[in-house]
Order: sequence, then C-alpha cells, then structure tokens
Amino acid sequence: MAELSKTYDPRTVEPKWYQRWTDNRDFEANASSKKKPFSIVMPPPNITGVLTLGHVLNNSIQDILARRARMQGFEVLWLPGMDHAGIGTQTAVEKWLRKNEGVTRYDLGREKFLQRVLEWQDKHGGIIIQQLKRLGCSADWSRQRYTFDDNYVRAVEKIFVDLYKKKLIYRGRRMINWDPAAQTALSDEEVINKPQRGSLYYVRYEIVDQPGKFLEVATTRPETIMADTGVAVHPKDKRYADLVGKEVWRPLPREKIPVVADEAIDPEFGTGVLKVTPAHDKVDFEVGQRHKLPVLDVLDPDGKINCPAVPELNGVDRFEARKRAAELLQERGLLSKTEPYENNVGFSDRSEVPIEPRLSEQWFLRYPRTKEALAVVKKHLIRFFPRHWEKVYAQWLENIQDWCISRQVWWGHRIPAWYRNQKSEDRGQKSEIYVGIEPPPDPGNWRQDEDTLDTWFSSWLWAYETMDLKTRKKFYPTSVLVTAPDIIFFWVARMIIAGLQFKPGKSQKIEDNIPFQDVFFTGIIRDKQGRKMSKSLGNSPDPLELIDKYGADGLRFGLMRIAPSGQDIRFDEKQIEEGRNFATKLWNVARFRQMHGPSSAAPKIDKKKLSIFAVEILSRLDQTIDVIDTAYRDYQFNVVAQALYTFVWNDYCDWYVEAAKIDVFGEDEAKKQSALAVMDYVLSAVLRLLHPFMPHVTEELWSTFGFSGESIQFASPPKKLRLPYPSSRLTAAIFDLIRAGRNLRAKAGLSSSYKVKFALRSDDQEITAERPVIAHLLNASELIIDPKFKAGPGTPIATTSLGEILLVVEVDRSAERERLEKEIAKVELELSTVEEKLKSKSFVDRAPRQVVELHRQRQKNFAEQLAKLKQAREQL
RNA sequence: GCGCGGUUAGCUCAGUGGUAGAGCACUACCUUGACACGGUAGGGGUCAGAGGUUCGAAACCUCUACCGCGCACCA
Repeated sequence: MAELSKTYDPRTVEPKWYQRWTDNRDFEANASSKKKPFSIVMPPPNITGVLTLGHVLNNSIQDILARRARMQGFEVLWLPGMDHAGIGTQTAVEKWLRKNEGVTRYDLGREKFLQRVLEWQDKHGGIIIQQLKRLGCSADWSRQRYTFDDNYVRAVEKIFVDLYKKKLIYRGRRMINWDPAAQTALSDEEVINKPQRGSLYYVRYEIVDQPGKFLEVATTRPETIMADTGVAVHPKDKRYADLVGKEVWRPLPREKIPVVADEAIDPEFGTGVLKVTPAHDKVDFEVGQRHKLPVLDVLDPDGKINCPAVPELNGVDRFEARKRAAELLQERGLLSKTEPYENNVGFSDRSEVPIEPRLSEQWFLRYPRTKEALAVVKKHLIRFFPRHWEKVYAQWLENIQDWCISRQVWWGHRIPAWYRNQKSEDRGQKSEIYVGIEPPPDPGNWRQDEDTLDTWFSSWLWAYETMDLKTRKKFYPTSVLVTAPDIIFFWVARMIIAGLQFKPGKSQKIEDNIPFQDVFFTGIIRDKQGRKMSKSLGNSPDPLELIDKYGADGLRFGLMRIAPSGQDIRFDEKQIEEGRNFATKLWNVARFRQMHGPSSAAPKIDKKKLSIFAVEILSRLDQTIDVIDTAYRDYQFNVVAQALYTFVWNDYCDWYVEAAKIDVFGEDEAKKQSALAVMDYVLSAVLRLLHPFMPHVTEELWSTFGFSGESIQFASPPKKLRLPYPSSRLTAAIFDLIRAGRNLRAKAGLSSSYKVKFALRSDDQEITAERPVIAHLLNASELIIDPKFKAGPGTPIATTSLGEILLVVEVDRSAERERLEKEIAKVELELSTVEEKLKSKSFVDRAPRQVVELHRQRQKNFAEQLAKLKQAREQL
C-alpha cells in the first residue's frame, strides 16, 4: 500500500486517473452487452463553445448518473458530441476574420468562406471536449458525434424531403422575424422581448377632402411611414366613423392612402388610429390583407431605409432614420407631440439587436404530432423533473405556430431544394421546385436554394440519429435527458415531436419512440447579485481556473451541494472551496486509517465485537444509504451531496473516529482490529457512494486501500447492513453528555487544551464501561463516575439524561451562579411551553398519541433538570 | 394581462402539519499523536405581510407586496 501524501493534490491525481480510464476504455458502451441499458445523450455544446459553469453543472449531473448506473451494473452509454450552431459559429468566424484579416464573408464568397469555417473549426473548435475531460466526464468519446457528420447531414436532408412530401414542410411568403445584423430569418423562439424606452410620436395625416383638417396617428416607428398604405380605426369608434372610406395624405412621401375600419384596432390606444404598414408589422400585415392594402417595403435586409422618394432618409440606418423622420415631420408641422413611451421590442437571441418583422419567402414546418407530444408528458410516459415544467411545455404546444426553418446563413445544412426557370432574383417569384436528397437529374438547369436549415432542425434528431441501428436497439429510448430549462422549446419539445413522428425505436409503440423517459431540468447558475452569467457582464468564472484551484472533484461536489433541483443557483466561489475542503477531509481521514496498518480488501465486520459507537456509525451509514437512494430517485443531487457531507464529516470524522481512537491507540488488540475493520467498512462504502460525485479522489483512495482489484467505477454501491441497532439512544445521550461537559469547560473560560477533571453522577454500568472514551472526548485528566459525588461550592454543573456532569475545578462562585440562573431560566421557559401545551385539552385529545407522549416525556425531563439545577444553585 | 417559481440567521440555501436547521461569515478557546482546506464551544430568526383552516402552520388555503422567469400584448 502506497503511503498517502500529507495533502491531496488533485493536479497530479486527476489527470492520472482520467488517462487510465480512457486507456482502459472504461467509458465505452457495448451494444452487445447483456446488461440492462442506461443511456444519456449529451446536449451537444456548440463547436465554438468554451466550458461555462452551466456546462459544468449539466455535465457533472450526467456524469453522476452515468457513473452511478455503471456501478449498479447497467451497460451505460453516455453519448457526447457537438453542434455546428449555424448562426453562432458563422458569427464567431466572421468576427475572427474581420479582426485578423479584415475581410467579411462577402469578400470571400460562399465557397471560400465555408472553407475558412472548416479550417477555423479544425484549429479552434471543440476545445470544450478537452475541457469536459478535465472535469472527469465519463462519456463514450469513441462515439463522439457532430451535427455535421456525413451520416447526420444525410439524415437531416432525408427528413426534410420526407416532411416535404408529407406536405408538413412548405415554402411560403409570410411575416417572419428578421435579424438585420445576422441578416437571416429567425424562429419565434429566437426572439426575446425586452421593454425599451422610446417615444410615441403623434403624426398628423391631412384629410384629403377636408384640407386643413388632420387625422392624428400615434406611432413608435415614424421611420416606417413611407410604407404606410392605409390608416385604420375601430368600426365602432364614433370619432372617426365619418372618415372611414375616405382618404388621407400620407406625410412621407405625400400620397393618398385610404382610411379603413378594422376590429383589431384598440380605440383606447393613442388616438385610436393605427397607421397600417403591412410590410413591417405582423398585425398591420393582417389588417392590410383584410382590406387589400398594398405591401410596400422600405427597409433593406441590413436595416437601412430604402426609399428614394424621401432622399433625407434613403440609405439611413433604421434608428437614425427614426430621429430624422421625426425632425422632418416637425419641420413640416406634421408632428403634434412626442411622449416618452416604454414598449416591448423583440430582440434577436443571437445578435442582440431588435428584429424586424418582414414579409419574406421562407420554408416552414407545420408541427406534426403535437397532441401526442402533449399526451406523453401529461400521462407521464415522459416524466419531467421538476414537475412544473410540464405546464410550460403544455402552454407552448397548445399555442404552437409553424416553425420557420430556413436561415439565410451559409454555415449549416443546405436546404435540399432546387429551382428552375426562376425568372427574377426576387425570392417571391414562383418557379418549379425540386426537393430531394440527390440533386435533380439535370443539374444544369436547376439552382439549389441558397439557404440553410435552422440548427435546431438538425438537433431535434440528436436523441437517435447519433446512434447506429444496433446501438439504437439497445439504448433507445434514452433513460434521461439532462438540460437547462431555457431550451425546453428549442430542443426538448422538438425532440419529443421528432421521436413520435419518425419512430426510430424498435417497434411502432409510443413507449419505444419517445426520445427519453425522464427529463431533468437543471437550475440556471447566476452570480451573487442574481444576474445571469454572461460574457458581456464578465461575471462568469472560468471553470478551468476553478479546477486548477480546487480540483475537478472539489468543483463538482461544491457545485452539486448548492444545486437544489430546479432552483436557480447563486454561485459563490466559497462553495467550491468547501468542495475542495471536503476532498481534503476525506483524504485525511483515510490517511488516519492508513497509519494504523493495511486494510483488508473486502472489509468484514464481526457483529459481536462492535463498540456501541461502531454500531452507531454503521446504523447512520444505513440511514445515509436510504436517504441517498430516495434522493436519486427524485434527482435531488444536493440532498445526496449533503447527506454524504454530513455523514463523512460529522458522523464519521467528528464522532466515530474520535471515539474509536481509544480503541485504535489502546492495548486491546481485538478492540483495535474491530475499530479498524469498521473504518475500512465505512471508508469502502463512503468511497463508493461518493464516487459519482468525486470520481478521481475516490478512485485514488480505493486503489491505495486496495479494496478490490478492480476500478471503483464498477464496484457495486454498498448495501445496508441492517444490524439491530439497540444502542442508538445511548450513544446519542453520551454525545449530549460530552457536549454538556465541553460547554462547562468553555463557559468556565478554561483553555480547551488544558486537561481537567470531570465527574459524572451516575451508576449506570453501560456508561461506566465507556469511561475511557468519554474521558478522551472531554479531554479530561480524570473522569469520576459516582452517583454520590460531592462537589465543592462553585463547581460548574450541567444536567443531562445520563446524570449531572460536573467540572471539578473551583471557579468564581458568582460567575457560576450567573450561568446557573441563565440555565434555569432557559429550562423554565421550555418547561412552561410544554406544560402550556399539555394543559390544552384539545391538544391532548386530538394530537397523535406519540406526539402527546413526546411532550409528556419532555415535561418530565425538564422538570427533573430544573429540580437539579435549583438544587445546585442552593448548594452554591 | 395570463402562467410558473421564489421571499427562512449577515450571506448561500435545506426544511410536505408536532422542540426552527446546515455551511460560510462572526465571537472565544485550541498549532492535542488524520486534517488550520482543521478542532471545540458560542452568539445570531415576528420563517415577506395580512387573513383563514387546524388542538397545533415556516409548511395547507385566500389575498397583498416585492424579486426572477416564461407566454401574450406591444400603434
């Protein structure tokens, strides 16, 4: 057995074991295995991604589940991979090119740009995989997948074609969310509403047949006036009833537009008149459709005004144009007032710029299987943890809109559609369409769609397209998905729909085709002020630095202990420090055991020779195993971590090991061996229970102790011993007694290193038998056990259920009196509270018998204590 | 506007009807033969507020306030 160093050094231990595990191919899943399957697919991080605390949390949880399952004898597949992240990666590479070479993607052109992305990907991409390895993740790296693998690309194209043939995918000219920065369409889910402070402009539209009279319109977007093709009022609005059907002059550029009546107008808002801009607003578009108003587009894709008729604004950026339009109107006397106004503006999730509603020809998916998707969750065929996400999920599915799946970015899966006889460059022109995996037979006359697919249109197949048929047969549906809740619509819901639609399972049954049985939603990690971690705020600590400082095990354990299921987590580095401290504590208590000779490979304990303290710790171990089992069932990782922390630190280190030192350092060889065997037993159990959380340090200790020839990764979790536990009450009482004695010492102002004499008024044989242990834990020079012990005046005294404990040393009498008075007051208060309760007839009659009994017992104890304390006071 | 979370010690959080808890921080003592990344003892709470149910409420119900999130609206 190698000797343990004085402190645990994760920096050498952790990489050593990770290397060995991968060399042994311990993480590789065997699809031919006869063991029961347990599988997780890793939410694929972006290829451009670097490890964040969110990843650490997410992947630690997955690793815990995978490692626990492996120990429980499951054949485990934890399938890792990466996502090409269309817009994200394109943006990142463009930024890099601009910075390093001063070129844009347009300078390079599509082909060259894509080549550069591939080069960039090979050079800078996938760092996160290495980082996950440093965290200790036991994923099967031999099966690492990428959404751009050839097979995967093929699969994405195939389902596009399939859905097109089923008329679930269609091409149409509709209002979409346009991101002027990334210059692409977005799905509704990629738009985030934020309240923005702006102005409400009141603009005067002159009535055509009543010159000099004006209709006032309130708008937040005067820069779109040029695209107005009408104004609308509510049909029942009496103020404007006579104007409906007439015309007004649009101020910029001056032109006649009709006044229409439409139910969608809120008469309460502004002046009750809406300027109708069908090209730049969803509601306006619908109003325009109902009244056959023309659609006039005055915005270029990059967000600049395109309106030569108003040269002052033409070519100006939309926000600048807003100001200038207001000024222009002001100059012409057409702006009656401006009010400060706050409204919600949709922002692009990616580029963080306001999106533009825009009429555009795009590809859409009509979601299939939404009712089934709702049902599988409602009927708990798929279980959500925590449960309340079911409601959010249902709300989304019940109000689902078609999904805009085409993106005007170059980096992504190219849409397998070709066009022929396209007359004009306008995307709106109808032409012959060919959709297929293979290019059309006569490629010369066809032109492939320039667009790519939404990244999530590939990710939604992740749960099964990452597996070959054999693997799928063994491991699909997966056991559990671990994910942050912010992608519940983007990913979780869509994967469920994909599973139900494409039926990749081994049969047609629904239960074979759901992508996962459980979904565990993690919390979101925030900083101490409760803000989300973000690059721009710079409040996101680098996990790699944390690993360097505290070790991967410390980071994992610290984080898991503060990550209550489903609650957001306020990050505090102190918690990680505690994780590290815990690893050190474990290390040192193992060292202590190791200093007293070799351990047995398969520790056995002789039940007849156990000390009462051994029985106590073994019983608490059983309880801990129970708590852990229950907590795992509900994915309450913080409960598991906390239970282990308390057991190791408080129960084992503070009480058992301290109590056992008498035997370990004593003369009685049998007692010594028994104590050491208990330590071996507990350590062996604790290491296995902790291994999923702290894989490296537990493996290191496991191998040092030689508990088995094998890696701890495949050792079974400890079973309960189920000893009869008769002495629990006694040990608890002894611990109370010791605390009371230590308290007397501290209150007397005596140094804790100074050995003092204690006396215990008792004649209990069981207590007498434990005299050496009690004396040791009290750091007593001597412990007298004598029911009739007579103390001199001023001897500090405390009452316990085992008898009065006295600190045999003369102290200042008045100080002791004062202490006693306080003690008496405290007990009196407790006594009166209990008595009050017992006086209540309704309590005695209605409360469960055990509860009443408990109160009676307490009343008795307090009364006895009080009597003894008062007696002690008399003797002073 | 609708929905979902949350509000417990200075901080971070546990606590599903029966004596209010943990860790950190704080105070005092201790470098005692695993560990100062440690040990011992201690101080610190109208459980956001109001009402209700109950013998008994931090917990269950109703309302209010505040914080966070999602959806809708957003001229």
